Amino acid sequence: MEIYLKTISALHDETRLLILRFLDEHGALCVCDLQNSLNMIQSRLSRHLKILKEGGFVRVDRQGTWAYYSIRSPLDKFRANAIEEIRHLEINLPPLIKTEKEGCKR
Amino acid sequence: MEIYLKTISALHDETRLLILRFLDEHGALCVCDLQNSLNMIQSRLSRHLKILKEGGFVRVDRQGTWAYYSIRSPLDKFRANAIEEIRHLEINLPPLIKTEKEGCKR
DNA sequence: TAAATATATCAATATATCTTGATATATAAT
DNA sequence: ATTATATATCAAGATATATTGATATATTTA
Repeated sequence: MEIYLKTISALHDETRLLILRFLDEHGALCVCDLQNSLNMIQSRLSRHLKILKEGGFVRVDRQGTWAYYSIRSPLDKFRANAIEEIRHLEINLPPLIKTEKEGCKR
Repeated sequence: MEIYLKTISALHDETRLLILRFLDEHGALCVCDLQNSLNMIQSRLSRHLKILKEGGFVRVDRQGTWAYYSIRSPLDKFRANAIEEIRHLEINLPPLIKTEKEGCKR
């Protein structure tokens, strides 16, 4: 039950739906790329990414200083179905701003 | 998007999960049966049933004074999947107390 | 029409969640 | 070691949602 509610909670916020769709569209991205692309302050992103992770939707790969977030794969039926559903929503995806590393400068 | 969030909101509350499972188990029930079985005051039930209805999970059939709520059928893939998921949760279902009509007395 | 019962909504309070700015931790480069 | 950058967490205020008791509306029966 607790896991279920965490999964649902993760889907219960427009900010997180945007992040999910963005990762769904662009694959693995580090927090600073999400920051620049989605125009969110870092603490806000970090919080939502944690909730998405605990909800079982995303994974993190640390590479040195950077944390690369991406949608987990394979996903169970319920979560995969949720991602599929989100794809059909009208979510305005801003362009990806991918900073060259070694100078991400937040 | 708005409909999607309403759907998710509906699933984001333990009281509503209990109501959904109970209807899933017993079929159509009037509010007063739910009241007696689930031991909830009427205004609380009414509120949650409205949210479940707006979330696309249940339908109402009015028969005179009584409003019979049941799970909608057919459900789309996403909602059907959600119901299926809820079935696997550990939810303690109290026994059904079905009052004889013509004397429901609340 | 009046009385009784079923259901819906409102207002107040309590609880949870989101956002932001500040601070903490970790890694890399000099 | 020191400095700079990336990410995580904390605390405070703002916003949303849940619960309850009171009230409103609707239907049935006498």
